[in-house]
Amino acid sequence: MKSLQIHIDVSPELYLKNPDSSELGRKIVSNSIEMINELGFEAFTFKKLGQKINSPESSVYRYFENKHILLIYLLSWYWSWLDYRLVFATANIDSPIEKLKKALKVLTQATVIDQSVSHINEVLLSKIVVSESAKAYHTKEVDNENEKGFFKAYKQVVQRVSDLVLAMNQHFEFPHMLISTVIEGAHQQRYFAEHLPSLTDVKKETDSVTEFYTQMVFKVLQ
Amino acid sequence: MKSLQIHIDVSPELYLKNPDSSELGRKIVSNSIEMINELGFEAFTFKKLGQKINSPESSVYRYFENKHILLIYLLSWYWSWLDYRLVFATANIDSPIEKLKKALKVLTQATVIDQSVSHINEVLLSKIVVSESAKAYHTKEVDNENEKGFFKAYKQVVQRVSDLVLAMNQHFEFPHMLISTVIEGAHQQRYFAEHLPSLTDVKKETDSVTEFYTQMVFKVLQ
DNA sequence: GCTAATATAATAGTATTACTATCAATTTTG
DNA sequence: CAAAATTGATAGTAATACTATTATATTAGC
Repeated sequence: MKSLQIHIDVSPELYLKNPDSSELGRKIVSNSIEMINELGFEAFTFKKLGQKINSPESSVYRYFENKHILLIYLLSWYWSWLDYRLVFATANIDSPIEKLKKALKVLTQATVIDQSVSHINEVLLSKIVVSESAKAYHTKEVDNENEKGFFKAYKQVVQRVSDLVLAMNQHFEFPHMLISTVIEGAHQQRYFAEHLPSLTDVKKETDSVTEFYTQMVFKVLQ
Repeated sequence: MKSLQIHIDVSPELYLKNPDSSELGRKIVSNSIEMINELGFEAFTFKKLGQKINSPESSVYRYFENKHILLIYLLSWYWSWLDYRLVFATANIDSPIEKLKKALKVLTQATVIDQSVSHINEVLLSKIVVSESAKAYHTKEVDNENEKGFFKAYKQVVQRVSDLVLAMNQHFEFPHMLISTVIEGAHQQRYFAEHLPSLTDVKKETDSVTEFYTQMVFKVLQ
């Protein structure tokens, strides 16, 4: 039995040469995920990455314009992957309530299982999403980059789940606000639980994050 | 009639020399607020700041270890100021519901009025809080810096409002989670409204942010 | 009003970062 | 097998994030 091979595409605006098209490209992507986790985005450089993969930094520059755009590439990959998981998780479910519940689970649960779709370590990538996402769009170039479609994948996820919200309650005025609050909130709470615990009430070994946000959404939609 | 002169203190761990103690220190703080707004935190440097205020960058370094700590100083100032406003806004109100409502208003409303407490432009500072906050704690040094008390002021605000939540509903399990979700969410939504509008439903000229989060909190606490 | 202490200015210097450029060696493809 | 494309090796540049040093002001105590 062959396992289902899904393939995640990222907008071509985000790379100079598709990293998925060569061994070097895939090494750049997978090793950058590891390095950003180890060093944090600030201390991560193309030079250090080059040393790790035994390639000159100039080779890395042939794939990505700079590390900022590489970060957006990684985040886009993540959101496309999540979007795929959302479609899959909500397929063949009729009840809008159940559909939304499933979707919220996908959005708010920690990524633990490494069902590794490819050369990408989704668990490590999820940690990058939690710790570094905000840096991708809190820049002076957001508007520009937004026009170029850099944040399409993320917006699509928000749109998909907002539609589920509207399917449950057509008259609800703030579906995007609700869902972006949930997504960002869930990440935030996991980060706080680890580093600034007095800002949250997450208990270890329970899934209070999913519990809290699921309750929240359904109470708001009542 | 003399206007009430309040004074905001920031933890001494955040500066080498108190910028409030000299003309140069105050110039550093007020001009850094302007510059971070103009250039964004990434492009802001002590050298450029020095040029703006006609002082060498080495003089700036005598006040702040680096620009990262200066950012945390500014954010701490903001949260202490907000904490003061919270106390003021909720004073002499008996009803826990009304107290919480007022607090949520202070937390979620845009800072428009420049009731300038000192040399600090609170409107510009609020914009920094919205755009740059996440960069202050999404670093590899969070745990270290948290131990040193760098985030005390923010935690105090969350604690204060969480207590109001508990005053309304003693049995609610997630007060900190709820309030940190509201604070971060409100900032996020204002940022999205300006730069990534498809992630929100904020309508210009209305205060949907305050409306949404106030409704959310009260529904969750029902 | 003078001296000593302190703060600031002026200037220089260093390692690292974030690139860009060039050319040779290797691999791929038609 | 030749041409094209990709990668490696190496060098170089401007800017950043500091640190250090010494001279000049300013202030504070006596």
